[in-house]
Amino acid sequence: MSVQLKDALETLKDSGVRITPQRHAILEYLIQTMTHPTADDIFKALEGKFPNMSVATVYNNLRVFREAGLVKELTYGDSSSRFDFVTSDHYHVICEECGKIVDFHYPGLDEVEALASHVTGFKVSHHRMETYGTCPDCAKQPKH
Amino acid sequence: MSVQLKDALETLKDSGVRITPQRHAILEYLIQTMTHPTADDIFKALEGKFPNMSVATVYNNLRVFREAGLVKELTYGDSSSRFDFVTSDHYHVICEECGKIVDFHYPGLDEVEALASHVTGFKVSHHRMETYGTCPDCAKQPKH
DNA sequence: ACACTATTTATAACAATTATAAAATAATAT
DNA sequence: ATATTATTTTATAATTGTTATAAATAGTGT
Repeated sequence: MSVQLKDALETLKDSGVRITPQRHAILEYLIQTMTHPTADDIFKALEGKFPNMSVATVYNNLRVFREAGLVKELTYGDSSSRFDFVTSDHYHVICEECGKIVDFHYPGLDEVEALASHVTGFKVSHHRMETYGTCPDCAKQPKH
Repeated sequence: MSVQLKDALETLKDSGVRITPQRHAILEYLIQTMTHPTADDIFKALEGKFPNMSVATVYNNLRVFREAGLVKELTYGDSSSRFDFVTSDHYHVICEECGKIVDFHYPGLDEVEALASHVTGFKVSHHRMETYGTCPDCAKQPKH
C-alpha cells in the first residue's frame, strides 16, 4: 500500500469517516491513476470489483474526500468534473484535442492574489489556474 | 450606441452572421452589464422586450458570439456558466459567499505558459486564472 | 444482543444545456 | 416586388451530470 493511501486513510479516520471497501477502492484508484478521472470513469473502473455499487456512492464519497481536503474537483466547461488527488501544489496543462491533463509544478501565484486583493478589496484565499493547448501526441496527428 | 457594440456587430456581419433583434439585445445587455450573467439571467433580463424568446435562442447566440471571439464563457463548478463580453485582458475575483465577480487587470501570465510548455511538451495557447475569496460586502455581514 | 448512526443502494428528481422539427424571418436572385 | 432559399427563432423533447430520497445494510458503542 502506498504512503499516500495510508496517510489519506489516516486523515479520514481522524475526522470520523468510516473506511468502507468502496471508499478504499475509490481512493486507491485516484492515487494510482494519472488520468484525473471523472466520477463516471471511477464508477466504470470499479464496477468489476463492486458490481452493485451505485453512482451515487462515487459522488458521495468524492464529496467526502473533497471536504476532507484529500481530493480536488476540477470543473471545466462543457463536460463533467474531474477529480484529482491532492499531492502538492501543481497546475495543469489540458489538451484541447483529446482532453488529456498533465501536471506541472510552478511556484504559487501569490503576487496575483495580493494584487487582486489590493485592487478589489476582496479577502483573497486561493486561486485557480490552468493552461490550455495541444499535447505532443495530438500535435503529430492530423486534426480530428 | 457604444463603440464596443458597434464593433461587435461589425465583427459578426463580417463573418456572415445575421444581426437579429435578439442578437442585438443580447450583445447590448452583455456589454452594458457588469454582472457576468448566466444564460438564464440574460433570458430573464430580456423577456420584457421579447416575451416569446426561447432559452435556446440565448444559448445558441451565446455560442455564436463565443465562436466569433466576442464573448468568453466562464465555467465554475456547481452552477451554470457565466458569460463575459471580451474587452481586454483581465482576470476575475469571485466571492465565495455571494458569487459576485469583479474584474482586475494583471499582465498576462506568459511566463507560466512558457514553463508549462517547456516541461510538458504541450503547445500552449492560452490559460485561465481566477482568484477566490470574500467580497467587502460579505466580509461585513455575518456568515450566511 | 440491542439500539443508534453512518453508508450504500436503487430510484427518482433536478437543472443546465442541447437536439429536433416546424414556423417565422431575413437575404438573394429573378 | 415576388418567389426562392438559407438562416434563425420558437417550442418542445431529449440528454447528461449530479443530487435527493427512502429503504436496506453494515458498523459502533453500550
